[in-house]
Amino acid sequence: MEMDERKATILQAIIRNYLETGEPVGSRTISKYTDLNLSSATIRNEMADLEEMGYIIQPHTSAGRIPSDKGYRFYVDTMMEAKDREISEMKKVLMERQDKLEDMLKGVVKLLAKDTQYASLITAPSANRNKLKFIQLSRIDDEHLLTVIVKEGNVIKNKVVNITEPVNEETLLKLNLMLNTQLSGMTMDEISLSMITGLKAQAGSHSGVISDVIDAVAEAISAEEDLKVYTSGANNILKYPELSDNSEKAGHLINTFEEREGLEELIIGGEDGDEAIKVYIGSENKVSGMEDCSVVTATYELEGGMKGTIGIVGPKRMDYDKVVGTLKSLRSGLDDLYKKDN
Amino acid sequence: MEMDERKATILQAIIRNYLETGEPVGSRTISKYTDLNLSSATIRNEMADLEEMGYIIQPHTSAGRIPSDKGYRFYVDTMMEAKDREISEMKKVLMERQDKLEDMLKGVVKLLAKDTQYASLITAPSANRNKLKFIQLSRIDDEHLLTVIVKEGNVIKNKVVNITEPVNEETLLKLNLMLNTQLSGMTMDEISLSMITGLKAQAGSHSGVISDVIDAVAEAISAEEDLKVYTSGANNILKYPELSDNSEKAGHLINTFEEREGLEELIIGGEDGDEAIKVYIGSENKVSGMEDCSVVTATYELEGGMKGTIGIVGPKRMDYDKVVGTLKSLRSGLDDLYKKDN
DNA sequence: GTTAGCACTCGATTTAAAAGAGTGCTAACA
DNA sequence: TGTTAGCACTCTTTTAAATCGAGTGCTAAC
Repeated sequence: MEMDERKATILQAIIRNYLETGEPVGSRTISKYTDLNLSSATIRNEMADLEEMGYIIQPHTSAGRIPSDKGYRFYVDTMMEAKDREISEMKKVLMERQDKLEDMLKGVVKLLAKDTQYASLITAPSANRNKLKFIQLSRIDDEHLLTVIVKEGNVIKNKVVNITEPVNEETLLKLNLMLNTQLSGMTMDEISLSMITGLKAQAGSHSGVISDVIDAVAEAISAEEDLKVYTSGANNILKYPELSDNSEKAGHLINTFEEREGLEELIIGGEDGDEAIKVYIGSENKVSGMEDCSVVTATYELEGGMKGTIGIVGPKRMDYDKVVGTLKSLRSGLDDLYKKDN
Repeated sequence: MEMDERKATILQAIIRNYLETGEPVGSRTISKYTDLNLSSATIRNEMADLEEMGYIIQPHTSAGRIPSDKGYRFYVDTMMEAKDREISEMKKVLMERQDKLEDMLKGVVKLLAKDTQYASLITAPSANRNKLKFIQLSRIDDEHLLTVIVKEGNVIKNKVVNITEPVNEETLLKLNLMLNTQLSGMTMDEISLSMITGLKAQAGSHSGVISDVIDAVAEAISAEEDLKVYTSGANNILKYPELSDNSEKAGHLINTFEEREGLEELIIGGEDGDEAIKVYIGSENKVSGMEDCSVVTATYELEGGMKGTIGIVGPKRMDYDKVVGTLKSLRSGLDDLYKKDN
């Protein structure tokens, strides 16, 4: 048994219909829905075949068919028509030139959730491969130094360092000079631990305080980039009975979104593929508790190779065309905006 | 008709029982539950009185009684036994000396939600009345200056300023000196707009760039303290049928928590009263969508008069004794820790 | 290969009946 | 006068049965 054109048409019709209604779809519906001009009986035969091939499933004897994961996969791979879908308000949000990247991301994810009616998330672009631009130590008071680290793209990190004995301005100047000449312009990856050890040795002539400072700088630099995730629309999960009926699972899902924990796993692996937009259907998804969900992710790229991910989580019965289309145009919108800007 | 001791005992028994079970409670139950040794018939008479007085309600003719808002209020005001309740893991979290306040707050609110099984929130202590400690301008590149503002308690704010023409080091030094001598040590409230205008005038001899810088500093200083709110356990809302049955409302509630918007209103008014812990029952609550909830808030205070708020949102049928007890001990825990530390 | 027709399945809806919990009221009691 | 037993009554919940209806699979005819 193999997939011919007619079977594909019928399968497509079944899926389209199911996406819309959420009800198992029967042969009679398809008979009218398509322009194949076939009787329901014929459709029934084909449907039996499609079920045997694993593309559709019968929830119980006397019900219509619903798509299986395999069916969805086939649809997404070969039949989806993802036309670009601008979100009307999106341009405005992007254009507002939020001085804070954070606000922009929050705005985008909120709009995305509102537009798609699915739970949405976005990660701040990772600056991991960014160059270090500038380090500055300042004296706050006798017990505290302030370390400011500026990276390419003007990403700023602060750290307050507790010191046990006062540091005079001269030492501070020296330290600043040393740190900047040695480290500035380097990528985070290039600053190895050995280099830091070297720096420490070089500063050895100074008081013990200096070691503390360098430790703190090292820590701030090598600190795991805390992959910030912004979410919106977790409550949309309640809108889809297949997800909210089991209130235990629904609670777990919502908690994941509120806590923003474990969402990284949705995103990992976004690098390796060449395809920018990925769809994970049901059990294809590795994150626990999301077996009944589909996840669509897209990576976007800002200037300087900074990459982030946009994601949408919804029921398997998701409007893939719409979601993928939206993500496509959103992705390129983000791209354009910041490329132009720089 | 007035409240006598026996009525109060019965009311207490009704409420206690209803808090536990969530079911309307009948006269027979009370007859056994209390040690009043009264028959159910007598209890029935008293219950009729209590209903007439507005403390309890009959959902329908042949059901038991449930407390009204007024009943809950009476309970909370006069009968609650809020014994201090340490959260076992809390000490550990507090002791871990998170170098980031943010992490500590996140840990606390998460633990609180886990312990109480209600939706929880905590606001970062407001530094509004804090003194300005230190301002520093640094040159990032020809087009950008970095403004770092450190406040008492070592709260740091950054702002990148776009400039149209380069600023040399000398000007920068002057500016830094001027800003620090003029502003350092002042509270945010004391820095009036007129002062800023004065500063601008004083700097008038420099190039136009300086005006930009001062503008930016002014903005950063006077910028609304963005009352950061951390939440946890929004999904707990799904655990209480009286809240989750209406999935529209539940979604709205959960969304409020995820978006962290509008939560401020829960907290406003925390200042005026002298009572540190406040309970808002049902319609006493001003926030829309929370008419069926009770809210308990507590203010805590860190060194330097920085105040924050802890809050819990749950069904009206909330374990007030437990929640208030927990908040009490948590509040004093936060107090102690940071007071000792400084 | 397609289709009409029909018996059959099984969840969903409707309906009816029964059970249960609790009240209010009355009359008796201490 | 306050307390209590008793009983009729109300209304929800539970249970069971009957009916409905969407949809299938199969057969036989076109």
